[in-house]
Amino acid sequence: MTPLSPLVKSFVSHFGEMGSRWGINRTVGQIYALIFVSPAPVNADDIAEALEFSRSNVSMGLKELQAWRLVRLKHQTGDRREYFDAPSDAWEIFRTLAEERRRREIEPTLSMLRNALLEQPTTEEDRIAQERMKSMHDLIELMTTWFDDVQRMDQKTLAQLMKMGSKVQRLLEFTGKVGVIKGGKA
Amino acid sequence: MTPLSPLVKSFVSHFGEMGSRWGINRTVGQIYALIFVSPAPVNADDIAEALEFSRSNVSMGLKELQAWRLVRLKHQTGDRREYFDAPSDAWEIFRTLAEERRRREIEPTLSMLRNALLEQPTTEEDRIAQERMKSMHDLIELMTTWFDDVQRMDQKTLAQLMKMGSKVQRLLEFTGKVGVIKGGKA
DNA sequence: CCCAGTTTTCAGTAAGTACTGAAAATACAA
DNA sequence: TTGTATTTTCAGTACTTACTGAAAACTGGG
Repeated sequence: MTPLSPLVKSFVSHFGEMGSRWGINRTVGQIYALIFVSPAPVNADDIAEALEFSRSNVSMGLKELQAWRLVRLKHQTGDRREYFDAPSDAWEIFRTLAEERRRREIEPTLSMLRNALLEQPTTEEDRIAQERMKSMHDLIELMTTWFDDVQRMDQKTLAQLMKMGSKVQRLLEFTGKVGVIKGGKA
Repeated sequence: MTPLSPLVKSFVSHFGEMGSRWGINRTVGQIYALIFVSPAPVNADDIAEALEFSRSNVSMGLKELQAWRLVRLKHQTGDRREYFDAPSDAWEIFRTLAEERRRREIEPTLSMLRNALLEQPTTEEDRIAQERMKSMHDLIELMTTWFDDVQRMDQKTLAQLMKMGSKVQRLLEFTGKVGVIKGGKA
């Protein structure tokens, strides 16, 4: 692999920094960024060379990226090494990230909150604490349910909706008057 | 401050764990959780005692929470110590978090991407890299613009919209036919 | 089966972050 | 202003996480 161009270098190092602000570490962020901008699938040695990481560090990084389902394993015919690439569609990446974070962070939080809400509060303090946990629980649940719904929409509609932004409000007001679509959940 | 009830304890320690998966450290997560569920504003000594952290650690944690605008500084009349509380409205918290992450992570990323896109690519590799950066840039921009818009909507409309979920799609189709609302941006 | 190429694991170490106690700074009452 | 209560800072240390090289474990061809 030829040395990284300045363009790619700055992208890669930015993602390294960003990675460390999220749960993902710097190395993993850089590896991902490199795979993302590479025109063709790359193997572990390419990555180790380009980023000057040890081979084993790359191996661990790739393992983590696979656990996040952010990279795909490919095989080139006639080459035993493993090659990796990433979806180049940003929407798909976003969806994957959202799903994984949900599974790892949101669901455990919801389940902790649900447990907490089952307890009978014995003090006024606990009653108030539960009240706040309830509102947090409800918001998280509303948002995830909505996200599930929206994720099922086709991309075109989604883009249309997003571009519309707050003008949806007018649409809703109109709907309320005319009564086109009624009721809550499907 | 009385020792923490089991209910509060489990909430607090869960947020400690979660905090460390985000950029925020365990201590800061726990401090925030404690403030969030406390019925009245608490001071640094209360926190240090309840969580068994050193006073200086609490001081640093509070400083960080203030930098994130997640806690509010209050003064009790006749007491020189500083007391902190947190908004109990989960929406407000979410909005604050989103704004801060945006300022700290999204905006720098967008600006890095914009810079990268100004370069004239000299190789085919760079051309492709830029193409991918462009799609990432566009998605981030679409989402943040949308989020700005939505944030301006009143909470009732927002809740209505979210509960409606994917049924908005039908609404959009209908609108398309009837032609109620046209055009892109406001 | 064995061998060469490749990936993974893991103990040891390096690097980075968090935490503490003591000292300094600040804030206010008298 | 001085004294006291309170908060902040910071150097040192403890703890955690990341990274490496070497060895082990795979993998597929012959």
